[in-house]
Amino acid sequence: MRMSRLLVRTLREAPADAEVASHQLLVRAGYIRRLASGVYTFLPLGLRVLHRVEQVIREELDAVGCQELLMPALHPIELWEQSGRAAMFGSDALPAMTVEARGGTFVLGPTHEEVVTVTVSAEVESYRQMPLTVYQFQVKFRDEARPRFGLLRTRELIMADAYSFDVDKEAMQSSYQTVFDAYLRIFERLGLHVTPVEAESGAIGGDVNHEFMVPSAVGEDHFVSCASCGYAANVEAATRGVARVAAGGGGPTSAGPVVEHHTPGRPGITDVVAYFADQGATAADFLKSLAVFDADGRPTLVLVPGDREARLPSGWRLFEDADFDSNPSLVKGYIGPSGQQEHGIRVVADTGISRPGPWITGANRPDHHMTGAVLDRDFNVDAWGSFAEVVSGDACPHCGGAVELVRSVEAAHTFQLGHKYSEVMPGSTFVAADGGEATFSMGCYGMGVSRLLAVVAEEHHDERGLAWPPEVAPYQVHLAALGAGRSPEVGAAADQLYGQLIAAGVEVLYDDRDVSPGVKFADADLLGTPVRLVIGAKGLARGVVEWRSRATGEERELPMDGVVATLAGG
RNA sequence: CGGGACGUAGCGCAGCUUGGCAGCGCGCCUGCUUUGGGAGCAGGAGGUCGCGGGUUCAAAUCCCGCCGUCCCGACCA
Repeated sequence: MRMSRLLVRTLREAPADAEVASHQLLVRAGYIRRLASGVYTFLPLGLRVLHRVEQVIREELDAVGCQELLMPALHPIELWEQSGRAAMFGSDALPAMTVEARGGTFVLGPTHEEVVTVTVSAEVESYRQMPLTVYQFQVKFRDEARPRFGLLRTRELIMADAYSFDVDKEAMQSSYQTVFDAYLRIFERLGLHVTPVEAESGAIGGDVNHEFMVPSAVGEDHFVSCASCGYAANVEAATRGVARVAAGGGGPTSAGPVVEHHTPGRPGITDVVAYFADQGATAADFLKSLAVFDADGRPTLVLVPGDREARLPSGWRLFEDADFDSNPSLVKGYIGPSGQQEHGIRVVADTGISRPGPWITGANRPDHHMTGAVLDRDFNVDAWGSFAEVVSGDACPHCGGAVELVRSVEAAHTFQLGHKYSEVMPGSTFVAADGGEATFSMGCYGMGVSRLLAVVAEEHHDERGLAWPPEVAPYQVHLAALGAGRSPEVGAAADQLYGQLIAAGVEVLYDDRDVSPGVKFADADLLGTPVRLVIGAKGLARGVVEWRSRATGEERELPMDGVVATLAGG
């Protein structure tokens, strides 16, 4: 491609709305342009990178027997009503957009489990046709509450999504592992350091699932990582290695009686800690009590150590003001666990509070707290679990080593769905080996392709611009002719070399513009093509071309007649 | 959806406090000179000052409403 003809405009300054490096550089280098908040056009250079990323994914999925197809972006809303997920629209769990059209109401597809389930079940009738894994590259729509960071969080995104269909759970797990391994190879080829972590399944559902995390300073997620045993989990799903103290064991036996204290106007933990500070109390001596509804909608009290943030399981939600009115035993701001079971409130607790105490906690009376509360004497716990947020330095739940918190971007998410969709979508059955009817065991696998552009750019750039790994670069070679306007020899040599490289199958971007050398160098650095070739009058007189690596800065001179062989071979 | 900031030429910004010719840098066009790390000189084009209303002789500037954009939070591939 001749740069004089390429639809690209480089910017010396980034737009004010670009915050992170990948966003600034992709815009400055002319790869993308914003159309609306969270909605971007891919200009020719950006589209080439997108296609390169897709090709890597395509090759690795095809290599393990997956088949590409393309499903509609527009879904009849009836499909979503059948799966029950239409009820999640408008909620935070599954922000979706709908379109009223002549044919009825359609959903701008946020994900494709419903469509793929009815599509495949219409074609597959026998266990003999499985295992089967299909995938597509398709635009997904999310009614994103807050688009940000350029391509990292958008309202319209390009995703590679795969779906496996198997005869039973064991076969599904095998298919899952196959795609999982292919994903690892994809990230390897993209030059990304990825860590698969245990995760929450969210709106997609299912049992086992993993997120593929790329550590990054601009990440919006954190995962917990144990260096000694390899345990890795999203903080949303991570647990702490805190053993429950056996009943009656450890702790003070000299605990005194429970004493109530008048603590007006101190509903928050920090306020109360300050009140009791003169008695030597710290936040760790408090029970933090949260009134919630569990996933089944039962009123529940969650207890965590006062120095910890609570982390609720998915599907649980905090009380709102009206909920306190209907549960008078829980006094907002002064909640305590004592006697709650008598009022039909279930009490669950983080293992971090399993020592007897004494504890300081709310007295279930307005403006009152109590000291000296002892576990199993003054309050009871119905179930133990991990309800506190994990922080760096906590014990690993598997080996007890210290875990570390890593900031990261979620690049992909894989799920073992089992029967979640096949048992609710009509007709999703096949004839099993025994002649009976059976339900598909499914898996689904999503990778944000447009997001990956940003992730790769985040990991591969410097202060001068982008530096693409060869696997995803829009062009392999950036050929710059210096001073061709005043030296016909340079122009002719560059034209000839350009033609030879194309003939040899090398993807080359040829800067044939009549601009100063400084501009050409600066643009070459900004665009980030892996190899830069420079032809100038000085080198040409000696029969050499300058070769330079964008990533390493390494430079050498190549004899003019050996350039094509060197680049085509490498 | 809560909190904050911003909106003036393609991009970056000044002007607003104290109402009075719409500006600067980069980019773009023409010509000449220049040419190894974002050249120089000369000339030129380009604006619904986000939108609507109000105050005023007069509004980019003051007031009200709306829209948009970004940041923090909540939520998510």
